[in-house]
Amino acid sequence: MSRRKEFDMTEVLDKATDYFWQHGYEGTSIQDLVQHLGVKAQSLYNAYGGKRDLFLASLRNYVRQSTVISTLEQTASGKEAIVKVFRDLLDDLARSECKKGCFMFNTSVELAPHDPEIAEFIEKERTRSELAYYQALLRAKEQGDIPKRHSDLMALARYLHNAQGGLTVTAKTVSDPSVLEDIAKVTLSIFD
Amino acid sequence: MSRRKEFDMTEVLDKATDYFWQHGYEGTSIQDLVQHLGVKAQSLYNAYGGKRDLFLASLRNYVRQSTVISTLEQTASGKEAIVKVFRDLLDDLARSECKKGCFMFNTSVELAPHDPEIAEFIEKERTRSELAYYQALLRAKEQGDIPKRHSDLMALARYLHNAQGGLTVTAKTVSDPSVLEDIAKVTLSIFD
DNA sequence: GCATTACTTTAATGACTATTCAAGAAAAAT
DNA sequence: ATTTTTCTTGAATAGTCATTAAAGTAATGC
Repeated sequence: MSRRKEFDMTEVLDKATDYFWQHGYEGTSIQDLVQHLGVKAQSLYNAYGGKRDLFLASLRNYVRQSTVISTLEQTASGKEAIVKVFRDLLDDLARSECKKGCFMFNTSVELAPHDPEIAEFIEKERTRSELAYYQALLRAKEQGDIPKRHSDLMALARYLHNAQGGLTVTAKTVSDPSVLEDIAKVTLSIFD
Repeated sequence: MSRRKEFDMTEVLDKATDYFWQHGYEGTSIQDLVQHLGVKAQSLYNAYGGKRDLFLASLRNYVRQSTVISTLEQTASGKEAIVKVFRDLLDDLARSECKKGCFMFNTSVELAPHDPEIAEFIEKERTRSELAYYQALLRAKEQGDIPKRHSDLMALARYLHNAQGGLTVTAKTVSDPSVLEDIAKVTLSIFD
């Protein structure tokens, strides 16, 4: 039929995801992307539409690669699943020098209030995540790891998701890592 | 000496604070400010320096007007102080149609990772807030409202601040208000 | 080999950005 | 009343923004 692309679409999307994640939507210009992805502007427009389309594709790419839900689903012990999610999160936040936080929560702050489509996407992902927490909590209850004072597992799930998101935001300005450890410790004290 | 200003500096600063709070730094142009504050660009530059200076002044203006710390300090019962902070927060989030969240957390996400000066300012404010929580928790402990399983009050303070910030972010995409109520309820179950 | 088709490259577009220049206007000090 | 100082006004500047137009290039199907 015709000429083939000279660049790998998925590789470029990964790079775009990373750049948007780190700099946000307004903080990223097409020229920035051209420089960091090594692809000319016109190629981006041919391949993805416009800046907003590429951003949405990046968001979807991000959630597709996220490991929170799979971790919650795959670990047999419900309590251990949740503990592992928070432990992994703390490790990520400590390791990454560049305070990227969570792409989803970043976008909640930057775009959701003025972009209903993005707000809806984020809300859907949140409920998906809350459901995964809920099912891990169900398992934990069966396994005897939920104290009696907690009867509403869905509320617990929402609470865990909220704490997780808060951590990624708080991490952006925290210099002493023990702050994040304290938060995680108390958050998980629902199991005590 | 000379001519006097035709506009009220504090009134203009309040409007600027509100606009930056709602739209963020990059989402606010000088032209936007000129239109919404009713002050010409040159007057802004004369009075505040540049856009960044005005933004910093707005941030400081915001924390000066925040009621969280004073609520924590003024309520006699430590537990009731903390409960009231969260109740007020839920009321605010439910009332405000325009999902502004918390200016401080918004700025954490948008600017802190690439602006050390702003990151430092936010971190200072966070520790100030955590200290206020801590002192309320101290009172609560004396008043017998802290269960024995919680020994580290500073960790609890950090946890409460984190949950508070998370709520303001989560609120941006939440359509069902019971989500926020659930989160607050479980967050405050540390007292149960 | 040749036409077709899609990709790449370069340059241009027009709108918007923060900031400043220069001139006019008003209030206070003398 | 005049000078001085600061404010206001309107226009200009230089740069960046997302997007597209146009021309060149390479691979495929025939």
